[in-house]
Amino acid sequence: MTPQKKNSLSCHHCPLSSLCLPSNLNHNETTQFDQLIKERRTIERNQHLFRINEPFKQVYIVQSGAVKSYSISMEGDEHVNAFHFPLELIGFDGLADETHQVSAIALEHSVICTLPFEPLLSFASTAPALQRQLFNMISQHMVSVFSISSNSYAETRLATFLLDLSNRLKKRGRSSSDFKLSMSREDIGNYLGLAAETVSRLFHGFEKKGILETNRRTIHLNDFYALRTLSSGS
Amino acid sequence: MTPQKKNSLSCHHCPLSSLCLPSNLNHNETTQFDQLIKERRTIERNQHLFRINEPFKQVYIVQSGAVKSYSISMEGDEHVNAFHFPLELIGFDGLADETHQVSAIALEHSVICTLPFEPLLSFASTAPALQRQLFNMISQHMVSVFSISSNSYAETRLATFLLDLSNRLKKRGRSSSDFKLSMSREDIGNYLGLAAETVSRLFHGFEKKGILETNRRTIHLNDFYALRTLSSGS
DNA sequence: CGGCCGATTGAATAGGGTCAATGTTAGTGG
DNA sequence: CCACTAACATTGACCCTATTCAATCGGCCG
Repeated sequence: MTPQKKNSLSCHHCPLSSLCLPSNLNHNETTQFDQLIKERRTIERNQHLFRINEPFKQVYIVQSGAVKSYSISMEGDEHVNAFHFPLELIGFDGLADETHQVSAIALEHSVICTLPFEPLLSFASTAPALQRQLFNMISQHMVSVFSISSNSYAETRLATFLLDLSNRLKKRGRSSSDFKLSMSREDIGNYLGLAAETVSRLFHGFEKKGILETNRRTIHLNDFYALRTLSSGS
Repeated sequence: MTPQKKNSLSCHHCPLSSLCLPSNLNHNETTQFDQLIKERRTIERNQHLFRINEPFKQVYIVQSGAVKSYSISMEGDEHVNAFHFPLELIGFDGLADETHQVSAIALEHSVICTLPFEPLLSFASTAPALQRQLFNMISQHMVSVFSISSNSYAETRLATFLLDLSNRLKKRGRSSSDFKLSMSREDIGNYLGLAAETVSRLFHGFEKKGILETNRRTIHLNDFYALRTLSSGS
């Protein structure tokens, strides 16, 4: 076991591997894939995984924790592009012109698998299942991007956001109704194109309607039906 | 020359091929790639390329013309996801679960190259330059998605939109300052998250400031500096 | 030439933003 | 272990931007 891997799991032992990039690889291929992984490192809250303008060399997969990716406008204000949870691929933004277009920062203590990109592509050429899975994950991401921005009302956006979060966590074997928000109201608002105060007021409103209960970062979803109704009420 | 290709150009003769998927392929590979193309068909305004929920089998590249992709919410209203111009890849939305997540419709008479997906992937495995280019194009697309939604003011959004359009057309050898909008005000507004009336008013406002001239679908951009200033004023 | 769809323009309204004050809590250090 | 503090969250009041509804205009197509 190499030193940098001592704190984490090889793909063979990772409970999430069946849903991850190597999901459709056989045992041998998975071993090969595992050897592609340069490191599995832990990063703490507020530490960067990479920063905008840095050269693009590798992609990352969240094994545990949560990461936010954001860009900075010319006026210097931040725009949150995405939140990333376990199984999700980060860093593809840098591919197009070899330079990262966004920064990625940990929202909490996280474990991140690092995949050098060139070797990954080479290996993907020899393992169709991996190539396919790569495209799948990217496609999935693309589709999800649209779901939020298409909603016009603040209520609708927050409901969509909460359902999306809930689904993603559920898919990863976590509770779909009770979870801890790893990001601030500010981050949520920024991501949804709303003021943090609006997010706060919306949580309050949802709570009054009995749709959910929340206390700071903890949240419990009561009424999925109501959330879905709100979410679809574009 | 097969019948369905008689109206259009093979990659070898296509003036855009140096910027297209096969850009980094050698002559032989390009020939192989060209044979992957199932058809190059013309579609007319308001004809669909594919519809939401149809099985995903192939991807498309616009050779000429313009295409809009959109989804329909549960309430039945349309949301415009993207406009596609020559060189742009359409259809990846369907990859994740084998079914198209959006519909694609021609905004004007267009020529579309059709690439069956499985053969494309197989070929990509043997031609690293193509595999790479595929990822590049997807990555590029992903990055561009964020630029609009991050702008909060209507003025900013429209300015960003116009500059994006201008850049994309320029890259394809067309004028960056004079062009014909292939989409309605309604479509623009929908795409930007604005009412059509707001788009109309904004055009009027820009015109009064001397930034551009417009008459219905034709547009002339005068003052790129002003547009860039507006665009960055998030 | 007429009809119809898209574009424009105006007036009133509402949804969400901004600014400012106040609560609350996790984390720090003594 | 407890008190302190800074960062985050909440709440209120006011304002502004963009929406909605409605009317009119203009061109393109048949």
